[in-house]
Amino acid sequence: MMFAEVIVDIAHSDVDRIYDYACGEDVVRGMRVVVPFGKGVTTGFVMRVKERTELDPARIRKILRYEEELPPLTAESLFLAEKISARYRVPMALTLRLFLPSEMRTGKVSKRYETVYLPCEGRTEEEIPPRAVKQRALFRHLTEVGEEESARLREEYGSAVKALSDAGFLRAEKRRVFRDPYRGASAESTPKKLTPSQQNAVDTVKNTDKTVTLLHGVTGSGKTEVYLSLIADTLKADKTAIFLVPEISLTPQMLSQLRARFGSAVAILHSGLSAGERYDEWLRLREGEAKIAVGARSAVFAPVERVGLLVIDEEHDGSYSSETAPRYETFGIALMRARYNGCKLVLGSATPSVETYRRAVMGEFELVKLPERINARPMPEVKLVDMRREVRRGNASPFSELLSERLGECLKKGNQAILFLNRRGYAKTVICRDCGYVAKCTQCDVALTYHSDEGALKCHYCGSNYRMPPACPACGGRHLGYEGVGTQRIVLDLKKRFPAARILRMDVDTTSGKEGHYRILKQFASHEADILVGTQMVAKGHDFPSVTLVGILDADMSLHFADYRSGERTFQLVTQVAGRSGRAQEPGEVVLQTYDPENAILRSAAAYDYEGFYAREISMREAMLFPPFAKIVRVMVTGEEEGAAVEVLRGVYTALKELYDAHPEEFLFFNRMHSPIKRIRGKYRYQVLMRLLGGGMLKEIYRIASEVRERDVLVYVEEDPANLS
DNA sequence: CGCGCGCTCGGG
DNA sequence: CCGAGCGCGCGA
Repeated sequence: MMFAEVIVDIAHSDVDRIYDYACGEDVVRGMRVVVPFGKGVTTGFVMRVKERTELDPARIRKILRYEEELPPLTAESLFLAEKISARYRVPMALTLRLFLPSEMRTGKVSKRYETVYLPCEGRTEEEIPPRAVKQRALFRHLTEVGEEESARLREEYGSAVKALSDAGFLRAEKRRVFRDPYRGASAESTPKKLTPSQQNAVDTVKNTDKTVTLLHGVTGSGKTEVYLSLIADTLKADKTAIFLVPEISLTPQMLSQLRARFGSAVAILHSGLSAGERYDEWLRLREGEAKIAVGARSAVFAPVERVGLLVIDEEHDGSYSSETAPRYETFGIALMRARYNGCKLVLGSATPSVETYRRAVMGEFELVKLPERINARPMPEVKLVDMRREVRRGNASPFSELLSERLGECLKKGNQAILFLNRRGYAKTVICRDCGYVAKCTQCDVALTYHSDEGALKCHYCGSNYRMPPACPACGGRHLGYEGVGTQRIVLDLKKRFPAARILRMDVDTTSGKEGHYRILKQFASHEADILVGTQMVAKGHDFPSVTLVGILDADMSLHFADYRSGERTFQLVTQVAGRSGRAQEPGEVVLQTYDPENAILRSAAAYDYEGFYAREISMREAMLFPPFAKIVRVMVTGEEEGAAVEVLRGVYTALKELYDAHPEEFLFFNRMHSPIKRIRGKYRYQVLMRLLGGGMLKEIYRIASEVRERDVLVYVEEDPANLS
């Protein structure tokens, strides 16, 4: 008799512990099992199998059965899950679910089988009546190919299949089949010859003694080819690879490129697949039939063993941090896996996050650059336009004279243009249209946000309130604005200016779900429109060969967004949007409109000077004690009922305050407030905001947050949150 | 005095 | 999470 340590699949801290069950030799670690639990049955996961138990034998019950022969959780999955649960203080059941395809738990999808026919041993074609031409042909065909799927045979030979099988010449067999998410067969592709810098990047990753390498390559420098080459070598060494990309980059083109290069060794883990496809792709990885896991952030939990390489492309992308519990960082998980497997982790980006770049220059990560673009194509020229001057000249439209002129030329030549509107979320920042002054917090050096309900300006970092000034404090001008210009207005204006132009609009209003977003990009790519107007979404993804002009209408809007990362994000955004221009033969051009043309971030973005941007940014962060020199932690309390949420907040605050009072030297900042957006989807949001000098208090903060157990009120911890709304 | 609901506890 | 057990409050 053996005993299994089981975690029941109930995501609740009350039952988040090991339960011992009796089992047979057939039960192994990592299995999903069905166990009696209380008055009823539930599924659970076998964490460990042991010979004896401390428990009173009378209390022990038996595992009823296991769900699948091959344990869905690998040794590595269990190891990682335990670490993640401890780190983020979430129930094991919740963490373990990350490692399984959701279809497995919901049980909505089953394995798919098909029937194949093969010729029976010892029978010959001569035994078949010569008149039955079809049957003879069928038998001959099957003797040649060995076996074939029944539907295909029936298409070709019709009733002969059944006849021959009834006569005992053929036998049917059931075969597992994997649903194939890429129906279109893709052409074979041979690896391109690497450029010297690409080869250097490959060699550096392989030869460095550091686990992590940051691949810093300008847009169009061929980072992908470096990844593919490294993946190919990993496969050659009989190991597996995990290739992570931002959600938005999982385009059909991207996938068929991988398919062409690596064939069925690639498996995609992607929310866009059907449930069956997703389940099968996961299973192909688990069974070792596929060796490369490609996907967005959740693919970091791919069930592959003997991992030889992990890649995180566009490392800086915001989609790599999870928004639901456990709020893991993809990089952190990837690093754990790299260490566990003793393999390399490659981070790639044209605009690395400041945190990552710092770790690279400090020597913690290897740093390798791809300084030039493939074929030495020049980067598009970026022209900064001073919008204050336009206003002074009486041009109140969102288009500068230069942009109008270039748009006209672009359209005349039959090329395409993208107009990028930097309006983000609902944040309204006060900006003076005369001098470019932006209202900032005196304590924090971040822009204030206008709250229309209270008619006041607020700092999202410390909660200070300011009155809305009647005139610009810097120049006395009266053109203070706090509304971003919407895409609709831009489109209307464009139609007036260029009546013949075909215009596409892409923002949250026009794109319902991922599909709408694809549809618009596809339309634009096939030149069904001349101008694409949009927000964030137009910045990434597709290649548009005939785009020769990119206009950035209001670069300032994200620059002054109330967030310590707004500068970093602006640099990334401008670089990315600029990269959309001039991808083919014709050189591209970028017109960047701003009310702050002297701004150092915009200037370095226009000059493609990442190092210059980084140097300034990192010294600002150090001076202001923002990450990576400090840690911003937010404990969120949300609930539908305001009173209950406030009550819980009070408890959390008191406990945290005690911690603060006991270790004031660990805190740079400590405050309680309601969140900038007080209610989202009917839930009231309250928070305790902290800035920590080190990570010493984190454990305690997580403990305090996890100890609150109030029904209908959710409490969670966010570290360096991507946005503070 | 009896039952009903709400809270607490245990599940192996 | 879910059911069992128990305590207290109210009603006939």
